[in-house]
Amino acid sequence: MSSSSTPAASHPPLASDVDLLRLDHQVCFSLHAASRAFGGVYRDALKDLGLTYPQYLVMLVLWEHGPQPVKVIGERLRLDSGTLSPLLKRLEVAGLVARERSAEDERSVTVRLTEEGLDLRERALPVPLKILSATGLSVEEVLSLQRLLGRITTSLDQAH
Amino acid sequence: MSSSSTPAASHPPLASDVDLLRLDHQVCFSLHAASRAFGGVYRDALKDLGLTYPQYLVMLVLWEHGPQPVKVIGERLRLDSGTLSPLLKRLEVAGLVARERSAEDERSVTVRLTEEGLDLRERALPVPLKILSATGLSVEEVLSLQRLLGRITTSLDQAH
DNA sequence: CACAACTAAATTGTGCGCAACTCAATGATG
DNA sequence: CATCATTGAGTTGCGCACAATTTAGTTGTG
Repeated sequence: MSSSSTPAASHPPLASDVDLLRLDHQVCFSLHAASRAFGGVYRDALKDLGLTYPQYLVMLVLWEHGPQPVKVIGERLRLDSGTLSPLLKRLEVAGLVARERSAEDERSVTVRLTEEGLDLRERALPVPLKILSATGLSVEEVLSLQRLLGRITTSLDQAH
Repeated sequence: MSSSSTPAASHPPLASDVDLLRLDHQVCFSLHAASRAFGGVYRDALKDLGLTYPQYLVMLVLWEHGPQPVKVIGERLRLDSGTLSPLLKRLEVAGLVARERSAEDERSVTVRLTEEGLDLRERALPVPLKILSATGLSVEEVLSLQRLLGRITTSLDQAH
């Protein structure tokens, strides 16, 4: 928010606005593109399991932390009920999870894995290595990428 | 499986399957989360312009390269007609672009900016700096992130 | 010339992401 | 105790991503 008291503020270009537009284009595009490229590889790797990429994320959370309310899943994945409700319904229809109202708090719905959902974990074990090798990165590079992305996400979330 | 490793531990621990599942979770999640966090900040920055994030990408391409066929836009952004056709229709309704069939090749549709679309560039100039500062990164870090993401995307696209 | 193969857009259908809203249960306040 | 604000899920609506299909125009081959 710059104070522009003058109507036709002549603003001397810094690194040239055009360059910044280009840089911006490339930053947002490269992240966008990488995210979608991951999506494509996950789609292949998860086809056998009958899972989409976000559904796989939910399953990972359930495999790792066990039964938990929708709210907690949403916090872990930063997804709201508008996304999770229909997604969980699909997982339920697929027979992988069960949902039941909590006894203490009738507003809360606890999501738990079914036998089938638990069993799916075995078949999901080869997935991470497939993805890792598809990236062409070393484990160290992946970890540093993670850290960088984490920093960015934190900053962006604060700005938002 | 590999959980019977000896605690001799003169070497760095190799990732167990469980660790790989966790790592995978974190990698895909952090990229997914970062992409969505960017989306949120762009949403704010572009609200005044009446553009969504992908629409902004299309406008950037048009601002930079001028009139071009849908196919070329798709190649630059790695988007297919299933995404671009309705998106371009919305930009057309908004009065920012015009579409016309090419004379030489009747299959091709050339997209060009309207006066209004060209003028919008001025108002878009502040956006990149807003985004850059929201990331909390230096220009150098952004550039190296871009290179890394580019490498990943290339690898992933080849695997796909 | 006729016909098959190919190409560019558009369309259809499914799922995700998110804002805005509804609804029921809970908690807080007077 | 009655009322109001808050909370957790769910629903609706819009836009994007992508696979699969359709349509129309182009190119290649006999």
